[in-house]
Amino acid sequence: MTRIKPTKRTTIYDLAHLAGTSASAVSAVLNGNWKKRRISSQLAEKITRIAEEQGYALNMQASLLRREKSKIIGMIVPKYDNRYFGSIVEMFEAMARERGLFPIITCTRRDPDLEIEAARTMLSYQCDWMVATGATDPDRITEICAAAGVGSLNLDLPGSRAPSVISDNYAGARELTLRVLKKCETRFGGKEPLLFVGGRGTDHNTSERLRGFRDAHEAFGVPVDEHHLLACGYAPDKAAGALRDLQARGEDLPHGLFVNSTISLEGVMRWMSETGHYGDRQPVMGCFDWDPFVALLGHDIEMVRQDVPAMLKEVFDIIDTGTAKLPLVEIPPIFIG
Amino acid sequence: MTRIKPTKRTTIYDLAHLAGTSASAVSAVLNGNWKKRRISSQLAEKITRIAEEQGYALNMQASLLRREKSKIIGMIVPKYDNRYFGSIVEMFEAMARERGLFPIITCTRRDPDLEIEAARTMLSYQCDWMVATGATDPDRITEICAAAGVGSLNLDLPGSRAPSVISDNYAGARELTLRVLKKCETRFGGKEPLLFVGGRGTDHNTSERLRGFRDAHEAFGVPVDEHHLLACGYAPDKAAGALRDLQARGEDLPHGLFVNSTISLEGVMRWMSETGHYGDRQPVMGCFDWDPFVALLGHDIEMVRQDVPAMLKEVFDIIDTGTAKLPLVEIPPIFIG
DNA sequence: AATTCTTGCTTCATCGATTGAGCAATTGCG
DNA sequence: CGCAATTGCTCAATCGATGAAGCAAGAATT
Repeated sequence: MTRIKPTKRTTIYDLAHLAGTSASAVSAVLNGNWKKRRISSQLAEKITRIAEEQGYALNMQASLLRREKSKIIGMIVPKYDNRYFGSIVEMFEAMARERGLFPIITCTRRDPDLEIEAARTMLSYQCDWMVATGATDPDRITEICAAAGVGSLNLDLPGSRAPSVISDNYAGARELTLRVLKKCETRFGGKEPLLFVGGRGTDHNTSERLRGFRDAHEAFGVPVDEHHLLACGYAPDKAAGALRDLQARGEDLPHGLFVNSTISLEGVMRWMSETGHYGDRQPVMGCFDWDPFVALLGHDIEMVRQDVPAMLKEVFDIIDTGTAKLPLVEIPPIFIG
Repeated sequence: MTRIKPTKRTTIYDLAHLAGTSASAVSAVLNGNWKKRRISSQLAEKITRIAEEQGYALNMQASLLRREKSKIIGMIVPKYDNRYFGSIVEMFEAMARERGLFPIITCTRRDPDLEIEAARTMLSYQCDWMVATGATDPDRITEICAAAGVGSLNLDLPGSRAPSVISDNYAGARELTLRVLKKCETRFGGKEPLLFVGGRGTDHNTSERLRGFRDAHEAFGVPVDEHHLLACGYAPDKAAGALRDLQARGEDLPHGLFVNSTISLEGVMRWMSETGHYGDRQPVMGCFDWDPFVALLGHDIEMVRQDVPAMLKEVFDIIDTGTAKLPLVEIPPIFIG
């Protein structure tokens, strides 16, 4: 049960009081034209320090002025280059608008600094709520929002300080792995461990999927090959590079692949077509993510489609009621193929 | 040479003056709680009428108050379900941020009413610039923006009242058509016209691509089959439906297809795999758009990738300088395959 | 006829940041 | 020493929308 406490935002007057100076001096210092207005750097430093201590954020719209709620809802999203985030954003916008909220979305390209900067910018626009999607450091964002009295939520990747809505990565990956293992056995005869490609070892989703991957192997009665767990990042180039390295080390490539996202799959497919490694005998693949064209590839690819409508329903349930029943909601993904 | 004139926005005081009443009455009427504040419907109607005449837009942030420039730049985009618009949005955001602008993006799902509503909302947030991407009625948006003294720009689909940056649809489609025609001749022997699927006959891009399609056929010395021009809309279902209808009418399907977007291609591919129509003998296809997985499909697909970086460079050149050298900039797309 | 209630407005203070005007204290100059 | 120039601030008005408080005129009630 998480409740959002409406704390009062720090103002230039508060800061002026704390610094024993005037609001205009604070203003001049904080918006950077203190030199032009001939404020001493002593005072400037003092004000800057106090502002930082207080977690001050510039109130961009003195207007939303007299409206206690801005009805602005911010979302941070890593990329627009895949169907998963695309549908999250599109549906998020529609659901926000349905509720009379104004969605502001920022694409942070998996850049941690940009995530923080974007969060601060949105707060200075007085957003009432913040949804951090696939954030690299969700807790940092939660912290910044909490300091401004703004509720926040994590989507896709969980945090520990705000309610989180994510896919059931463990169960999804376990089932996907099992399916690919079985298909592999049928196709090629004999039990053989899969290759895991893509994602970051440090992120929750990848580690949960790896856990499901391992448990599926154990249930299937075949040991995981530790050299074949390539959590090399999501980008196509990284996935292709990891495979290239593996090949350069003279490792045998297995007949079955677990690919951690369509983005990584893009790299895997490119590598395959460039090196012609698998030749005509395509590997059996499982992809933790969905794309309509991947479904049509002439390859054997099982897909797990994350249930975006169900995830966003949970997100807006929390926002609508202002409370989260559970700190972490895990939504079962959908199997395709 | 288009120059943006900074007109003063109409306020509730202007309206109060015009209506011979007070600003608070105007405010009450315009934000809908005039019944609660017991304003006569006579006055309410008068004020409403005058507000409409004056093209009044609510100033959502009285704050951006005292700053003549909000540094907010709005973008309207139809969908997030393909790489083209995805990369437009991602790059637009990055380029805006580079310039110290705050991008606000709204996805209007090709809904004309939502486009207008989104434009109005962005104006009430005091945006300085508006980019209408793939808008169904760009001129309407230009008009609304002009009334508020805000500069606007069209991207992807052109308008007649604001500078437009689009792909060279005619040249791209002509070349793509020629390539597919030739490939078809090589593959199947004999000259044969192609089938055109997807897009809306009413939009500029589709009609220009159709023009290129026709001219390519003429240059190739083969007549276009008028029953095989299916500008049925972009959505996958519409493309699939158009093919189903064609088949139901007992028409022969040609060996070559011109597909007007990856979105339509999704429907074409689905229809092909569901009906198994072409069987093993896949048609030769050309797609006016690009997707990494389409490139990997086991099919013969030529693609035309629209040059997003070049298009956005033009867009920001206009925004940076405040002037457009030409009313219409056509960017040559890139051939792949 | 006196009082209360209702109707239909207007007045005014307010939200938080910005900036022109103003002023005391110090320094410079003849 | 006296006056001007400079330095380093503070004061206070302002942007546009909102809504509580207030007020005059008429209707209803006693």
